[in-house]
Amino acid sequence: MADLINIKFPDGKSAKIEKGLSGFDIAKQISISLSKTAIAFKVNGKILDLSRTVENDSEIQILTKEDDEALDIIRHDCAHVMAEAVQSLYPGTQVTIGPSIENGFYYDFARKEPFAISDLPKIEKKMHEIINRNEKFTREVWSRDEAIKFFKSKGEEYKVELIEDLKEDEEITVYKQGEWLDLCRGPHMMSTKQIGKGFKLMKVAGAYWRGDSNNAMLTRIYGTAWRNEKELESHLLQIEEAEKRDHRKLGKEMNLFHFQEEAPGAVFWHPKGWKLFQSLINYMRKRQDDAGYVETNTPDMMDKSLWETSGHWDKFSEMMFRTEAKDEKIYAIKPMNCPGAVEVFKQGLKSYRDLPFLLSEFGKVHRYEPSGALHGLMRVRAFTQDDAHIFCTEDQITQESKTVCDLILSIYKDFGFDSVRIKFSDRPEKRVGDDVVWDKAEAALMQAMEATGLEYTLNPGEGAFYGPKLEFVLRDAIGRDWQCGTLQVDLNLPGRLGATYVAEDGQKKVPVMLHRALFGSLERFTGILIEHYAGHLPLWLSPLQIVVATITSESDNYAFNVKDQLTKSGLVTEVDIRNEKIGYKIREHSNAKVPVILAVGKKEADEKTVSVRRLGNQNTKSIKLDELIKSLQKESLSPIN
RNA sequence: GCCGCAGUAACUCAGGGGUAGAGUAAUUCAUUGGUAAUGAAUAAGCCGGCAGUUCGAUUCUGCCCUGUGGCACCA
Repeated sequence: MADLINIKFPDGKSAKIEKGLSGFDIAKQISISLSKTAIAFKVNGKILDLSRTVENDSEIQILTKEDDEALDIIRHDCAHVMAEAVQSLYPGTQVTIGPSIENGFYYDFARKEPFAISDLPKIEKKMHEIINRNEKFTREVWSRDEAIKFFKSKGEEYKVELIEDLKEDEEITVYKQGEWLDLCRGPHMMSTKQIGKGFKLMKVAGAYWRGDSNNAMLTRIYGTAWRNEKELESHLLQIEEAEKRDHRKLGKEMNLFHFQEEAPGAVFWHPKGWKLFQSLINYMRKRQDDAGYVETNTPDMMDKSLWETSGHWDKFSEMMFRTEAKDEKIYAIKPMNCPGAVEVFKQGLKSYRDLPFLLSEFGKVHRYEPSGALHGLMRVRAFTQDDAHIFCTEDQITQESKTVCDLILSIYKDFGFDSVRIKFSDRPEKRVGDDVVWDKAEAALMQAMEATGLEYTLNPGEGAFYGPKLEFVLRDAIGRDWQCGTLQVDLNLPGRLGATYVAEDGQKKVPVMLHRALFGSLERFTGILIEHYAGHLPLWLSPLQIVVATITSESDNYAFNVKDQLTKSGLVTEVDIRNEKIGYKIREHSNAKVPVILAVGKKEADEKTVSVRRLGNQNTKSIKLDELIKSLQKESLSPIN
C-alpha cells in the first residue's frame, strides 16, 4: 500500500492522495476535463510542470489557460519554440535569454547578420510546425560540468556564461522539446501543442547582452502570445487603437505642432497647439497661485561656474548645451531651473518666518538627450517644466510634501486621471550627504506618503543623488502608464549654492529644498493629453471650440452673425462658408477634432437656431442660439473657475 | 549613443540604372447642396545631404543628417 499524503485545494477542500503522484495525475483524479485543460500546477505557491510529483502534504492548485499565471507560461513556451525555429532556420545562431514579458515574449539571439522583419513570417511558419509536432516539454536536471560541457560543444558561449554565473547550490535544469533543448528554470506546459495559434511575431530590435551598453548588441525578436486567436486579435486591435491616438499623427491632423531637421527634439508650436499649451500653463499658474506659490523667472543661460558650484557640470556637462559670446565666458543653457531658483531665494535676508517659501517657474530647459531617446513630444531636448522649489525647514518636509501630493492628485483629476500610482525612490548607492540626513529625509517623505493614505510602491536605490523622491505615475484612458510629476527632497543644492535663512535662535541655517514638477514637462503632458483624449479635447482645452458651417451661401450672413455672438461670449469660433457640401465640411472638421460643429441653413436663420453636432456623435440637435451659448459657456469653463 | 527600418509633391504613399506616379490637399471653372468626400481642368518634385561606381544614379555602394521600432540613458 502506497503512502498517502494530504493535499489542500484553493476552495478549502482537501484530499488524501498517493505520495509521488504528478500534477497531471492529480488533475486527472479531479476530472478528465481538467487534465485536458491543465497546463501547470501550483504547489505551496510555487508553479511547477505538471510532470513534477508531489511528495509531501501540500496546498495544490491546478492552473489552466484561464489563469493569468498560465499566460506567462504560454509566452515562455512560445519563446522556446521560437528559439528552436530560429536555430533550425539559421544554423550558427546562438541563443541567450528569452523571457515572457507583458503581452508576450522575446528571445535575444547572437548572430552576425541581424534578423529582418522579412524573416519573421518564415520563423512563424516554422513555429507552427514545431507546435503541431506536439513535442513534450521534458525537464532534466544536469550537473554544472555536464551543462557547461554540453553548451560549449554547441558553441553557445552565452549559455555557458549564464551557467557559470549561477550560484553554486542552484539546480541546473534544461527543458527539451523533441531534439531541441534550452537551459531554463521552467516551468513549461506539457507539450508544444498547448501553445495553440494565439501568437504572432511582432518586431526585431537590438538589445545589449545583459542590458549593459558596454556589452555586445544582440538581436531580439519580440512576439505577442495569448490564450487563443481571439485574444490575439483583440490585442492587435488594441495596438491599432493606440496607433490612432498617436500624438504625432493627431498633432499633424489637428495642426498643433511640427518638428524639423534643423531643430531635432525641439517643438515648433503652431497657433492652435500653442493655445493649448498656454491653457495648461494658465491652469497650472492659477492652481499654484491659489496654493501660495510665487512665480519667478530666471536666465536661460548662466556662466558655467554656477553649474560647477551646483554640481551639475560634473555629472551632466555632456548633456548640457553650451554657448559662448565675445567675452569668452562659457555659458550653459539651463538644463534645470533649481540653481536659478536658489539665486532668487538668496536675494535679501530670509527669516524662518518666510518659510516655507514657494517659488514657481515655468522654465524652459534644454538637455542634450541621446538621439535614440527622442520621441515626438514625449521626449524632447527643449521643454518647459512647471517647476517649483519649496524652501523649508527639515521639520516642514512632511507637511509640505503632503500638500504637494494633495495638489497633484487634485490637478490630475481635472484631466480625468483618477488612477495615480506613486513610486517612492530612496537613497542610491552614489549619493551625497550623511546617512543621518538621509534617514531624516526619507522618514519625513515616507511620513508624508503615509499621511496622504495613498498607495505607493518602493523603488529602492532610485532616488536622486541629493535626496529621495516621489514619482507620480498616471494611467490614461486606454490603460497606459505615464510618469509625470515628481517630488524630490534636496539636501544638497541649497548648501552648495549658499542659501541660508535666519532661524529662531538667530543662527544662520541652510534650508531644505523640495523640487517638484506636477505636469513635469508641459510638452510631454500635452502629448499625453492628446493621446488620453484621442484628440477629443474637452471644450476648455480645445484651441478651436466651434465651427459654424453653412449649408448654402444664402446663410453666410447668419453664420457670421452667429460667430460674432459666440466670439463675444468668449467661445473660440471659426466660420466655414466655403463652397462645399455640408457633409464635406462635417467630415473635415470632425477629422480636425473640432468639438462643436454648428450647421446653419435657411431654416436656422429663420428660427434663430443652430443645428448642433458634437464631435464623435452622429446625432444633431436644433436649439436656440442663446440657449447654446449658455450651455457652452458653462461647459467651456476651465476647472479653475 | 548602439542595432534594425525609413526619408519620393503640402499630406498619405506606390515605383525603380535611361532624370517620376496615385489619392487627398491647393488653384480655376461649373455646381447652392441638410450632417463624415459634388464634378472637371490646372499647376505642383534638387526622389534628405555629400561622395563613389556607371556613358548615365532618384534607383546600386559608402559616409552623414533626420525620423522611427527597440536597447541603453533620463538631473
